[in-house]
Amino acid sequence: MIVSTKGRYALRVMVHLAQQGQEDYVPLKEIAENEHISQKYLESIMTVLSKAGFVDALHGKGGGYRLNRSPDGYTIGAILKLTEGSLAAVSCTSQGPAACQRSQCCQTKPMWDKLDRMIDDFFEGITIEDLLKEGQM
Amino acid sequence: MIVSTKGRYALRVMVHLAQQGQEDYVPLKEIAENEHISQKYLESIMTVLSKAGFVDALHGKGGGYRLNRSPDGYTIGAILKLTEGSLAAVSCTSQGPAACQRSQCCQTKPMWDKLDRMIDDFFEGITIEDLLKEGQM
DNA sequence: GTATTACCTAGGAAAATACTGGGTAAATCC
DNA sequence: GGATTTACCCAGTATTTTCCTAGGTAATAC
Repeated sequence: MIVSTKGRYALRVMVHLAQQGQEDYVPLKEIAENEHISQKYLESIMTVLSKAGFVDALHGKGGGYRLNRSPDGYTIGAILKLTEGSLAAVSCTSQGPAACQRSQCCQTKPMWDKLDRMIDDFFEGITIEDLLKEGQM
Repeated sequence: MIVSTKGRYALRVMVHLAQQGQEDYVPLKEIAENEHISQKYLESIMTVLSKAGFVDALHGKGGGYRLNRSPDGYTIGAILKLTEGSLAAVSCTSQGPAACQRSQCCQTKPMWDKLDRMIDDFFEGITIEDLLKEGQM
């Protein structure tokens, strides 16, 4: 499994916000209910998105979250890297150096590196906008 | 993480066996030592490979494991699917039906499906033989 | 100042992963 | 045929990751 619920929830939230337009703030409670995501769990995800400047947040009544760019300004890769930490398919490649110093492992390593590049290209080539257009993939 | 140690160990073992030639049996103990893999853990992996007919196994002195096809007869995909169970990047797509019935999830689902196909094509397009040729990827 | 929202810290349950222990069965060697 | 060497089997456990919860504080609107 390369993408956990955390990253998938984040994507669904971003799609949800995109559908609500860029004007109004949507409270977390509403997102959680519509998307059937645990409210408390979603809190931690939204805070990350907010701190990273992916969404605007506003306290108090009438507050909530909203996108601060147009949907094509968000790549799936950026959102997943933020929420998942890394998209590495394998621990060999995720930590840069440390992970693998065995020569034998290095016989498979070029493959993992290539896979990582492929996955990265894939996610960087898709935006939230693309997900809005149904049946487009 | 899409591939756990189990799958990676399996690949390294297959590469190792490929390098030893197709004649002699290599005892598990030797593989484990050379690859720095826990002997006991490797046992469970080898049993799976053996039961699936990927390797020949022979008991007793002079026994061990060996490949029963030439290295280009094994795709990475086949080995990983066997040992990992599935290569699905996301739980939405791993179980066929059950996993996702929400309509919102389906806005992202085409992307996951496409990713799965891409990853499958990637691994099915590489064989153990390819890994033997250094710096080939 | 009260209601409504986001934000913060800490922890905990459940599942998956990685590994261990202690045997039994088959093959070989003497 | 007994000792040795190997694969095979079953069960359990430690570790890590994932997913979620509890209980608060801070900001904004009315």
